[in-house]
This record gives sequence, C-alpha cells and structure tokens, in this order.
Amino acid sequence: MPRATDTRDRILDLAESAVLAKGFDATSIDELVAGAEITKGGFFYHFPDKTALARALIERYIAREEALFDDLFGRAADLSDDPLHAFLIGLKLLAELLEDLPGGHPGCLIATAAYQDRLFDDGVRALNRQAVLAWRARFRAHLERIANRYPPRVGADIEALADMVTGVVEGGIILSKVLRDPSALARQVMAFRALVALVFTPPPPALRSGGEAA
Amino acid sequence: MPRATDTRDRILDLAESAVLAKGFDATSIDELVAGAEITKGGFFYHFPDKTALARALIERYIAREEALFDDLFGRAADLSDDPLHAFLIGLKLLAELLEDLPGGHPGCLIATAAYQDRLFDDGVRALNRQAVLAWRARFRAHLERIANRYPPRVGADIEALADMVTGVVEGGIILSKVLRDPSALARQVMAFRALVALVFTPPPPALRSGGEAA
DNA sequence: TGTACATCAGTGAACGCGCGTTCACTGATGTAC
DNA sequence: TGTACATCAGTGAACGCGCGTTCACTGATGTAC
Repeated sequence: MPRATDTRDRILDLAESAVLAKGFDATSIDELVAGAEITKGGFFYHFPDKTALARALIERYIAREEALFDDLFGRAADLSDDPLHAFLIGLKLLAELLEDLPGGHPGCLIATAAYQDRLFDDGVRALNRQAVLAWRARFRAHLERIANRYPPRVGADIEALADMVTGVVEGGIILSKVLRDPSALARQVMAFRALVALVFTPPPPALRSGGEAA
Repeated sequence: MPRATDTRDRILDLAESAVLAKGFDATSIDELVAGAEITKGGFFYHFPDKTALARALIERYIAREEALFDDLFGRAADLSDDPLHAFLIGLKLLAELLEDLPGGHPGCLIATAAYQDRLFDDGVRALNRQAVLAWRARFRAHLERIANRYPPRVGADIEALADMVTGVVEGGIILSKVLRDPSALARQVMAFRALVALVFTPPPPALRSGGEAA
C-alpha cells in the first residue's frame, strides 16, 4: 500500500510551485495528478475539493515559515546575549539563507493569496492574517527588548519597524522576481538591517563627547 | 456610434480591479462584457485575445504610475530646493495619497504579474522589468543628489535604498491587504521616510562638537 | 443638399476543449480470531 | 498459522458547465462627389 502522506506531500509540493508561478485558479488538478503520477480520483481521496488544497497549502506554508524564523533567530540568540546584536545576526542569517536559494526565492504563498483574495474563503483569509500578526508580534518583541537597552531615535515607530521585516521580504521577493535578479532580495534585507542598526546604535564615541543632549 | 475608447476603458477598469482581486486567469471575459454591458464579440473587437488585454492593462498601469511619481516628486521639488527635504516631502505626499485611497490600495498590477509570471509572455515581463528599473533610476538619482550634499552613513547601499522605495510600497500593499488595515501601507512609507532622514541627517549640533571623525 | 459607399463598434450564435467533481469499483495491506 | 473481513490508497469512466475564440452579420455614423 502506498504511503498516503508521501502522495499528499508530492501533490502539495507540485501545487505550491505551480501556484507561485501561475496563481491558484490557473493551477489545474489535472497537472497536479499528472506530476504526482496518480489519477484524478486519487487527488479527491486526499482533498475533498480544490479549496481544501488551498487551505492545506497555506497551513503547511505558515508552519514552515514559523519554524524557520524560530530556527534563525534562535541560533542568533545563541550567538549573542545582546538583543540588538542578536537581531542583526538573525537578519544576516536570513539574508544568507535567501541568497543561497537556488534559482531565487519561489515566492510567498501569503502574498499570492493576498493578490487572489476573492478566490479563498474567510478561513484562509483569517489564517493569513494571524500569520502576519504573529510575525509582527515576534519582531516587535525583539525590537522592544532592543529599545530597552538602546533608546531609539525619536519618532521611531516600533510596530511599523516590526512589520517592515515582513514588508521588506515581501517587497524584496517582488523586486527579485520582476528584475529577474535573485540577489535583490537578500540585498534588501541587508539594507534594512543597516537601517535598524542606525536606529538603535548611538553615535560613535568621538561624537558623544558633547553629551547625550537631543 | 458609441465611443470606442470609452468601452475599451470600461473593460480595462473592470479587468484591473478583477485581476487585482482574483488574478488574471480567474478573471473571465464573460464577467467583463457583462460589467461593460457589451457582448463577447464586442470584447474581441477591442482585443484580439486575452493576452492583449493583459498587455494593455500593464501598459496603462505603468504609464499612470510614472505620471503619478512625476507629479508627486515634481510638486515636492517645487516646495524645496534642498534635495533631502524635497525627497522627504515627496514621500510624505505619497503617504498622504496612499492614506486617502478609499477602501485601501487596490494593489499593484506589476506585483500580480510577478506572482502569475507563467501566464504572461516575454513582452509583458520585459515591460514590468523596465518599469521597476525606471523607478530604481528615478529614486537613485534623488538619493545621489542628496548624498552629494549630505554624506550618508558609511555602508549605505544607495541602489538598494532606491529599490526599497518600490519594495516598501509593494510590501506595504501586501501587509495592508492581509491585515485588512488600509493604513498599514502609509505607515510603512512614513516609517521608511524616517529611516531615510536618519541615513542622511548629520547628528544634532550638540553631538557634533567632537568633530566629524567616523 | 442628396446619395453611395466605407468604416466603426459592435451583435448573436456556435465551437470544442478543459475544468472541477462524482462515483462505482479494486487490489494491496492490516487486524481479529 | 490460516482465514475472513476491514481499511487504505487509490483507478477509471463519466458528468455538465464555463471558458476563450471564431465568424457572419448589422445598424449607426462619417466621407466623397
């Protein structure tokens, strides 16, 4: 008896790359079953209908992304006790990972879903929203720990800065795709990293002799 | 005799919002002709096939966006001779415009195309690439004029910063859509604006007494 | 000013193909006794 | 250990609907003489 999860994962793998390349509607069940070397009936054994495929795709994607961030920023925290330093290491690790993706970043499923909103139901929409809010909370917590030690420049919007981690990656993926330049994404992350350092790093010692006055 | 350009524009308007909400493949000619109150034959009088619609959509979008940036940063240049000040005013005007969009930003056609790449031909892909390269050149020119007067912090990647204008808007659109919070986009632009100011603004006078040493 | 013709902006019916979905059936593996 | 039955992971054929596209035709407007 074939492993059900193997076939299911094969379908999801094929679907994920097809959806990121053509969109959800243009990805046909026919092409997935051909790629997975099963028949149409086999597909409907694993998924009651096409919207169930969408939901499974999004759920798997979010879980993987969450695990990835846990790993990256967990490793960064192991490398430094300083919250700013650790966060900058985490962004560096992220940039390196993105740089090393063969053929460039395939795209973010949440972004695709955002641009094909009407195709999905409220369940999927809520799932996506929760994922982005979780990223906001994650990076916001990092930034607040940093701000406690290094007072940020006046006017710094910590929550917007937390969202910008997500935003710069999403925007960077689009830049990379349109420019056909895979390195554009990692470069955006590194440029953002330099900006974060600027927000929290005090002026160099030579400039501090005048005191801390604003 | 009905105005051809009126009907054509009505088709393009309907197509643009449908494509941004569902994707290109899921947008049917049937729904467009129903919305434009013509018959299918009428559609094919204006467009030889569906890919011609895609091309017309993208061409119109790029031209409008180019005109918008010309207007915004042109008005900003009229308000200040200082390149940094003018650029910051331009970003402010952009944020205000994005803030005031009723119902939030409908989305960027170039981003949709990036995420449905396989649906379009090389002509459309080249068009999109040229548009993003034009934005890079535009903002890069601004930033270089600024850098001439205000030496940027060491390590600032001017080209990446230029791309980040596009990236922050694209990322901000996705954040707004997923979070269902229209103001997230303008907030991202304003947060980016504060970062640009930080890159080019020298430390406050009280801190400069120690000299210009790095 | 009137008439003949051309063009413009469509209409309306038909086409075949591919799509998502259903359903009766099957053959290999697992479980109970 | 052998047999009966259940479940798992599909097969394979059929379905109707909606899609993009074609094409012969039409009726109002514009142009030439």
